Amino acid sequence: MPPRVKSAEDRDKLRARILDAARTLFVGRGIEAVSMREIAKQINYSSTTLYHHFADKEALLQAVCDEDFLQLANGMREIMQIPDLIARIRALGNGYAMFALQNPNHYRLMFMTPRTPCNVDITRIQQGNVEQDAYAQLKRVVTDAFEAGLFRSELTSAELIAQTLWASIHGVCSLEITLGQDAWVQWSSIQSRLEL
Amino acid sequence: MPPRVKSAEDRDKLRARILDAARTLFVGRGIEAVSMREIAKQINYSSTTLYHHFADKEALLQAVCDEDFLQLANGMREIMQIPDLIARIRALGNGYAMFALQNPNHYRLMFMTPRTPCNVDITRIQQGNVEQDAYAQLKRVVTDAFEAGLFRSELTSAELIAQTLWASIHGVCSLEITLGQDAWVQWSSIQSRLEL
DNA sequence: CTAATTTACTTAACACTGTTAAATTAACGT
DNA sequence: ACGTTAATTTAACAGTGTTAAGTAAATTAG
Repeated sequence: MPPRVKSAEDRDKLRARILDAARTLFVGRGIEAVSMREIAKQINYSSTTLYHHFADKEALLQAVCDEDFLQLANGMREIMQIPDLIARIRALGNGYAMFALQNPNHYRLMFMTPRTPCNVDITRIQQGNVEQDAYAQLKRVVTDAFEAGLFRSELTSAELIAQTLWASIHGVCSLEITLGQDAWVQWSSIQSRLEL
Repeated sequence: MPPRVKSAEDRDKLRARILDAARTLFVGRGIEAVSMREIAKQINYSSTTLYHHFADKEALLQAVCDEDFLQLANGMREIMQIPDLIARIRALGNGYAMFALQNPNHYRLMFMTPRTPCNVDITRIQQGNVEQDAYAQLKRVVTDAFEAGLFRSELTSAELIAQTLWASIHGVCSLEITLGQDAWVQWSSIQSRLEL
């Protein structure tokens, strides 16, 4: 009855299958509405097997998010090719918003769900640049633009500018995600006009 | 063994006790970590009793949130007394942020937790101005200021300005709530410098 | 080539969850 | 006193995350 696997990197293959099934279900129906048993059933394994690859549901979720952070960072890296500084910043914001609004459930997992106490290092095995990568890139461009004197003179800290930019776009996206359908409609391209 | 109650508005008193217990627990430990049985135990009733006052856990949560929306709106209403238009707007933003950061779990329930499919009318019995009240007030001031020509000329819609303002502050607050402890520290009074 | 160990997995179970059906028990109108 | 109604409870269902204990195959050891 039990389908035997084995071999060195077959483990990783199974691990990846679990991750994929988990992501699909999480994103499709929200993290709390998906059970471990359900994830397991989807790949024809017993729920206990999941626990041989991930400590618990939270760890599984964290692993899923890590992959997504990486994907977001990769998208940003492409945009970083754009030569003009402020065009690059705009494109970053736009790309970020696209990612958020096209994968709202991913986004919710990544930026709107408070993890266990504080989310850092403990469970996330990736190095210090996983989620920062996306942010670090923004910070780099903003710093460049700041040193080139492209911002209004009363803005005095590049870090603060970057954080404010991020917060603004995050505000638009997350509000759209939580309160999307209401007595509202506009704002699609509003981010373009946020600052500057 | 079972403590009998009866009388006309004793019901409402019990209902309020349930709501209070629920809010305290929800805010203290997050909505998913609190069980109906636990809420019931805290006021010495059986869990089943809760279901005679609220359809289900979601409805209870919704009722709790409704009260909070009202409280937020009340705070805003006081601020609306300030005579100077842009001072009033700034104060609104500040008050809103204070509310968010001092009651982060309340705020999460209110503005960062997606309700059942779409959140409107179905469960929320309050009239059309409960949550809007706070927003409607912001919109009113912004419209006044807009008509007084106090905004930069390229901004063409009061509604859009109001939404952008809200989104900006929400962005700062919600990011702070989800990613508060990290490689970050500044920004306390940054909202003051957001727009204008 | 059998015997022991390790590995991959499963079944069974624990303590819990939201929720509902079926009592129980008291007060009220007759 | 009697039945009705309302408030509350106990018991149960189906499901959850998680763990302990088992099972069977592959690998290693003798």
